[in-house]
Amino acid sequence: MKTILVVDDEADALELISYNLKQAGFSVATSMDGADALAKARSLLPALIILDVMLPEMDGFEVCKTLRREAATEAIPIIMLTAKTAEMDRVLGLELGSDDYVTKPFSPRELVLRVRKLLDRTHVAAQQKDQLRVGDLLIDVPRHAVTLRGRPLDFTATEFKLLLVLVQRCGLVQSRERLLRDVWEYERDVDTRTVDTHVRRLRDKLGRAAPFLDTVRGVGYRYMDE
Amino acid sequence: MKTILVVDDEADALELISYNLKQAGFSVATSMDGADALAKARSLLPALIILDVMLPEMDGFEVCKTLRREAATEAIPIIMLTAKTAEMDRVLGLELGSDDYVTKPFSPRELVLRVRKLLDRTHVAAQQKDQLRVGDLLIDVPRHAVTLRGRPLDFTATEFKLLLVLVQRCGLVQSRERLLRDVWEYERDVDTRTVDTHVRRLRDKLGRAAPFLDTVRGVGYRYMDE
DNA sequence: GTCGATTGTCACGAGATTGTCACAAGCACA
DNA sequence: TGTGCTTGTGACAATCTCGTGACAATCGAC
Repeated sequence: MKTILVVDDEADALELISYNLKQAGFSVATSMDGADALAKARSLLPALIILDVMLPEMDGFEVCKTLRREAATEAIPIIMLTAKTAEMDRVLGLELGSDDYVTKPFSPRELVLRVRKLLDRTHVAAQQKDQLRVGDLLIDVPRHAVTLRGRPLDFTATEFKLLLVLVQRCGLVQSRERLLRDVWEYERDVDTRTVDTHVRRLRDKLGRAAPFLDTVRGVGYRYMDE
Repeated sequence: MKTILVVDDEADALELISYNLKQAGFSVATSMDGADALAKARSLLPALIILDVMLPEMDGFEVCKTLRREAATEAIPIIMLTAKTAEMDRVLGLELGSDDYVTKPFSPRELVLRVRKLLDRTHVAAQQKDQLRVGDLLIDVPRHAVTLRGRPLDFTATEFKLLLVLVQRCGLVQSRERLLRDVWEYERDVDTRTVDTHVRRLRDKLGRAAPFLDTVRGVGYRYMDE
């Protein structure tokens, strides 16, 4: 059974969420402050974490960032709970990398739906196909090979990873920060402009498929399928 | 059942509104002065508050501001009732943060419609959809793409954000201050007239859908869905 | 070690985006 | 009808963003 870690400093919110998750068949662990939440996340390795932004001492943002930096917990989906609309962008944004958010007040039933959806999605992502095809481009993941209309293309390790991430989330705009997280995996601090350089190298090598890799000004990059 | 708190010092207005809300299936609480309204808001935590501007002693503006400052009541949508057009901008303004307004005299049926809309809206806002559709307009947030009758439209980052906010709160008037807060966020001081310019740019690009983005003189802008 | 490939960073410049302004047009109200 | 205030419009300069080429650091094979 999947365990979900719920972190909130308000006892009744904790109660409400736990109750509903248990009703929905999940196993639930709870925590009321950031430091404890971190410890529990590391030891339990839950399938998902629901994390309130407002926490005493170490706030939700901190916890999220920390979890994202550690290999063991990096892939655990996080849903942030936030009261203010103005915080939403920060929550989903760049440096943080939470996977979803819910603004308080929320309906418990809706929260459960979100949890299910997020677990489904990461599950699908986990069972990754060996081969990806987008337009004329074919990526063979285990072979680490890319062909364009049957012609083999040669990519370096980083280039391959970047292309893979872009193609996997084909059509969706990926911010530089997100790409850094997924491709570079937080190797020290890498400049966001580095992404640009690698995109250029990808484009150079992609040749006729280069136009499909487009830049969304002020937002990020995206691989288009048409 | 959802409870709505109605605050007005005129007995017959109170009567009229209550009757119509009850007919529409809501549970109604009433209050005739500011201090009492505050107390009831805090204890009942209603789903929505309808608040007359003119109240003995503590006026509607005060009540609204106070409620917005408290965590428990901060998220409760407020509809302000106001007699004078001149007051409208204050009502929707920054420091106040009411969510909608209705000018007296009003048709009770229209008020009920607004109530429904606002309640729907906050519910919809909570479930953060990936795609928004209003009339012929479709906004796909993760793809950062907008289409009008299937035709793709090209928006810059700021334009996209502005359109998104307007469409998310579709039907509700957004003051320039509110738009500045939600779209421009923390960025230094931006002139309120800047909003006008961006609205114009939106209209230019929206083409056939431009008429839906209307201006409410003295108050702000609004995206209409019909 | 040497050599070449890979990688991250930087500076520069073209071009897009953005905020502001001045003025025209429009509306509300006397 | 005129006055004052609000909004639309076009233009423009400042700023920001991104593509590009160059380069030094690092890595890995030999």
